[in-house]
Amino acid sequence: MKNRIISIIEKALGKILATGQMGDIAIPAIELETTRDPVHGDYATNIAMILSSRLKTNPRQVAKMICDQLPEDGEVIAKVEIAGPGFINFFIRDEVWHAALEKVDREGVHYGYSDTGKGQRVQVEFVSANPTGPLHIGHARGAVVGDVLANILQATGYQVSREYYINDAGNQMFNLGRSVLYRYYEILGREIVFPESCYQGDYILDIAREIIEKEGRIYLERSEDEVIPYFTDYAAAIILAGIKEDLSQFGVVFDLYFSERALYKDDGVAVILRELEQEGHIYREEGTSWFRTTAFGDEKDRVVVRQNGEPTYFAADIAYHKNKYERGFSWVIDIWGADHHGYLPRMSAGIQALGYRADALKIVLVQLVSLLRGGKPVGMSTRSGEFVTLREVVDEVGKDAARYNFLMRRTDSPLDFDLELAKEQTNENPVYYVQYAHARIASILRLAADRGFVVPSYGEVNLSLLTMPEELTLMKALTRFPEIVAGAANALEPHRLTFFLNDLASLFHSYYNKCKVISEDDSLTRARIFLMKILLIVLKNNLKLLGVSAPDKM
RNA sequence: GGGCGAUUAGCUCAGAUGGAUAGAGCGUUGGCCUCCGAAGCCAAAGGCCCUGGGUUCGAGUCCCAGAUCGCCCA
Repeated sequence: MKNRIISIIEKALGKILATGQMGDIAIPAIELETTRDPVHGDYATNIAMILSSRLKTNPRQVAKMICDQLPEDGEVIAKVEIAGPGFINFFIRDEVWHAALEKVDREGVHYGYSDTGKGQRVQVEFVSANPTGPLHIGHARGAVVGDVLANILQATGYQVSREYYINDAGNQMFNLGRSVLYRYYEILGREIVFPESCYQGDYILDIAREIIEKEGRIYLERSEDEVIPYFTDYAAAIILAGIKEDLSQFGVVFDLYFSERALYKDDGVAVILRELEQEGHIYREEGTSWFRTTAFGDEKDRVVVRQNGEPTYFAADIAYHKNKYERGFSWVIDIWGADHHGYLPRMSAGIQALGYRADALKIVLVQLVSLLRGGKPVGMSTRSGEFVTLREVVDEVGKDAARYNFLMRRTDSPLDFDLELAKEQTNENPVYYVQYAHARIASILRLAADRGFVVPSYGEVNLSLLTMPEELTLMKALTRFPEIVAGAANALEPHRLTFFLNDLASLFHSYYNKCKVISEDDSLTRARIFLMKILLIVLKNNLKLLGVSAPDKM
C-alpha cells in the first residue's frame, strides 16, 4: 500500500523535473508516514517541505505543483489535500481497505508472517542460568523475551534456533557440589559449620537426602576432593532437569542445551586461544594471557588465562561464540541481564578478532525485575535461598499473566512485577483485557452460529455495508499487523506486539459497545461476522507470537 | 573517578526512520446493562516531555553541557 503511493509520488516528481520547473535537483527518498489523526488522511508525506528548503521556495507552492501532477484515476486514492505547513495528505478509498481483508482471510494463521529473513539461520541464546539452583523471577523475563523474539523472527522468515548455554565448568559448580556434600555430612550426623559461601536453599538438602537414600553413607569415608565432582554432577543433573521442567511449564522450550564443558573437550578452548595468539590478538605478560580487545574498541585488554593457568569465562565465551558461527548461524542474538552490559564491548571485540562482523552478534539487554507483593518488595538472593522461583510465580499467577506482564515494557526498562496484581482477574490486569476481547468475539460467533449464520469468506460478503467509522478504523488497524511484526523483529522489541494487541482490543471493545454484530439485517450481519472473523485471526496470531493463550471462553 | 541506561499526567509507562492539537492503563469525578459476555464502554479533569544551549522549515525524538536516579567497572 505504502509503496504504491510512494511510486505515484515519484512519477509525479519525475514529470515536474522533466518540465524543468524545479531546476536540476536530485529527488530525495520519499517518506510516507501513517497519520495519527484521520483528519490528515491515511498517509502523509513531507516531501514538499524538504524540496522547498532546498529550492528556497514556499512549501505549499511545491506541494501544489506535485498535486497537480498526481493522476486522477481514483483507483487507490480518494482525495489529496495540502495541509499545514506543506504536508500532502492522502485519503485512501474505502474499497482498498476492504480488499486488504482478503489477504487476512486467505492467509489465516499465517497472516502477519513474512519472508524478510529469507531463511537465514539465527540463533537466540537466552536464560543460560548456572545449574546451581532453580530459576527465579529474574530469569523469567529473559526467558519470555528470548522466546518471543525467537517467535517473531521465525514469523519474519528466519530459521531460528533457541539455545541455553550451561555454565557447568566453573568454580560455582564446585561450590554447588561442596554445598550438597556438607549437607550430606550434616544429615548423617557429622558436625560441620555450613559455610556462608555455600548455597543455602532447601533444594540442596533435598538433593543430599536423595543421595543418602540411594547410596547411603559410603561418601563419608572418602576425601572431599575425591567426592565433590560426583556430588556436583549429581546435583547439576537434578537441578537442570528441574529448570527444563519449569521452563516448559512457562511455555519455553529450547532446541539445544549447550554445555560449557563441551568446549574444553579435546583442549578446544586452548586451541582457539593459540590460534588467536598466532594472529596477534593475544599476548602474555608475567604468565597471564591477555586478549587485545582494545584493538576493537574495548576500554582495556582482558585476561583470558590467569597466572594459575585457568582460562577465564571470557575465554570460554569466545570459544562458544566461534562454535556458534561455525555451526552456520549468520546471526547470533544473546539475551543478557542488563547488569552484564559491561561485558558487551569485550564480547564484540572477541567475535571481531575471530573475523566476524560486529553486527553478526546482537546483544539484547534485559533490565532488572523488582518483585512485589501488594506493592511491597519481596527480597531475593540465590545464595541465602530467599527467592521466589519461576515455578512459584507460574503456579501462582499462571503462565499467560506472567508472560504478558513481562512483555508490557521495553526490555531495557526496569519492570515491577506485582504478584497480587498479576493474579487478579480484574481490569487492573491487561492480559485479561486482551483475552476478554478474544473470548467475546468467539462468543458472538457462537451466537451467530446458533442463529444459523455460517462464518463467511471474503467473496461472500458485501463489505461496503460496513460504513461506521469504527469499522473502517478497525480494518486499517488489522492491515497494519504485518508491519508491526516486521518492526518488532527489526528492532528486536517484543513489547510492540503487546501494545498493538492492546490497541486492537480497545478498538474492538469500543465498537462492540456501539453497535451489534448480529442484527435483523442479514447481509449487514454477515459482513460484520466476517470482520469479527478477521479480527479474531489477528488477535489469535498475535497472542500466539507472545505465547499467550487465546481463550474462546473465560 | 570512568562507562552504560534512564528522566513524559498524581502513580506505572508507550511514543517506529525528526512532523500537524502529546498517548494509554491505574487513580479521581460523572454517566452507560429489559439489548450479541459490565473482565466492557463513554465523558471530564490532569503536562515548562528534568534544566540550559545547539542543529533546521519543524525537536519529547538528533548533538553538547549540567542535574538527579539506577546499574557496571576500578
